[in-house]
Amino acid sequence: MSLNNISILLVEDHRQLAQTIVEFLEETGALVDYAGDGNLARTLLSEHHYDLVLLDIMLPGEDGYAVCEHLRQELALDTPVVFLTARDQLDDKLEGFARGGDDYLTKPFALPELKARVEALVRRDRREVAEHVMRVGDLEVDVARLRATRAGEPLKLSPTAFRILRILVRESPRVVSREQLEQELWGELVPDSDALRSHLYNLRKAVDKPFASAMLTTLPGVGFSIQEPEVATQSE
Amino acid sequence: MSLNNISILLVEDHRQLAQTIVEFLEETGALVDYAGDGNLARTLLSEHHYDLVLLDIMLPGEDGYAVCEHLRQELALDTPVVFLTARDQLDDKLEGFARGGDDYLTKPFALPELKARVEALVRRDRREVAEHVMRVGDLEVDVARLRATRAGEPLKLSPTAFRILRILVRESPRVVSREQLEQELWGELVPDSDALRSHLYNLRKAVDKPFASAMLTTLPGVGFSIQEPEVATQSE
DNA sequence: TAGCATGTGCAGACCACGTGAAGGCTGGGA
DNA sequence: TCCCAGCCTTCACGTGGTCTGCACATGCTA
Repeated sequence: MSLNNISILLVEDHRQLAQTIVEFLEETGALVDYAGDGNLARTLLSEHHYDLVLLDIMLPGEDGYAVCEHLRQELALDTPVVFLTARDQLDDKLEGFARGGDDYLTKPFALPELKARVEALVRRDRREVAEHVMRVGDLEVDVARLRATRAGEPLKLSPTAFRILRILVRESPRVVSREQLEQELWGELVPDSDALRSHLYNLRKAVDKPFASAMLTTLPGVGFSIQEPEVATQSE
Repeated sequence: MSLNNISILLVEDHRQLAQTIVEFLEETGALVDYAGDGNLARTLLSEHHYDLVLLDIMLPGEDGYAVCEHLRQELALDTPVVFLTARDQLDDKLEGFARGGDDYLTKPFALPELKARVEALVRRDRREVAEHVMRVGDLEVDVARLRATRAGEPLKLSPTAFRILRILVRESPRVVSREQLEQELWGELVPDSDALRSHLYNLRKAVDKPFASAMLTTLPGVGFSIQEPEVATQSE
């Protein structure tokens, strides 16, 4: 059940197989979107955040390779990509990796193996492999002990504030949209009125207020991010 | 040849196979250490840094699973681990991932596939998956941070202005038509009166006005493009 | 010169955000 | 069992920034 709240995009034109995979992944707690062709996949990828993409190669219209390349180049996303395909020739696999894929799974495959590979990629992407302390600048977040410090000073955070900080640090320096934050914090049960604002306000009071420089920045209409307070390095 | 200077630890008790793999990897530019059993592997892991570990499961003494677990827990290293083994049962694979492995390759395997999988893990570990900074001349657009600079100077852009700039830089030096821009910015909901002109005006104020040369050029009746300020290159 | 495409500038509406406080829930300790 | 302390949520208010729509200027083309 460690795929809880992981959002996955499945791109696969074979309805039957797609249905099977979706049901299996959702049982493990994942949130799965589904696209039957490359165009829909492109649209979804540009409009939503996914933690991982499962990509068939043979699709109506453009193929899976092209979708992956588009993802990497035009959209500039490093979302993990797993190719799922019946093609088992070595050259096909090499092509998949060359186009930016992270893994390549040959049909037919066992669903538990799919799950294991997805988990492996997600935990690596989230840096949850071995080290449980994440750092951004002088900010440290100890996921195991649920403690955070800045410049050595322990921060007093409520549970929710800590979870928000953890997400932001994990994604740093990427910008995280309000929707993505709400999704990960509450899943289906997003509070009516945006409590998120209050939590961010409190988080800011703890993380930024006592210090000289602010790390938590807002991009109005877009989202939030944690970044190293940078230095006015100009010239040289 | 993209494994240049990558340091790899191979743990494998079968001499012949080990030799083959080492030679192959070294040909691609990797620096390979070799251990024939779990104890030596432990020692090497604790004394040297590796970018990646190739791990046989059946070893004299403790098995590969145990080595991997030791690596993750006691040594607290998140070095990518690829299991190489003749065991092809599903449960074996699941065990490999459960113990902290990143990939699992069944013998016999093609050496180029090994190389591709190693490359995929290394580039992900180095976050070289997708480039987040796009450049045209002295103009830089950081898609992840949603920030842009020109000649090192940060540009103050509204969200919409940034989106326009991102599109133009992505397509550069191609010309983007007004219709294409509006389509990508607003989709179905294109504003009545052309707000695009105002946005381009503001974008120009930020990107070109403060600098000597203009990069954002208009082709009347056709569209807009971003190009390097060079140079009296005319002809053809 | 007429007509069109674009550049320039601005003001109002609107939205998202920061801020702060109050009420209700929960869990633990007395 | 009661009480208390956090914590989460909700609401209300003020504000700053953004987008849009418009008006007018400019310049190019036929």
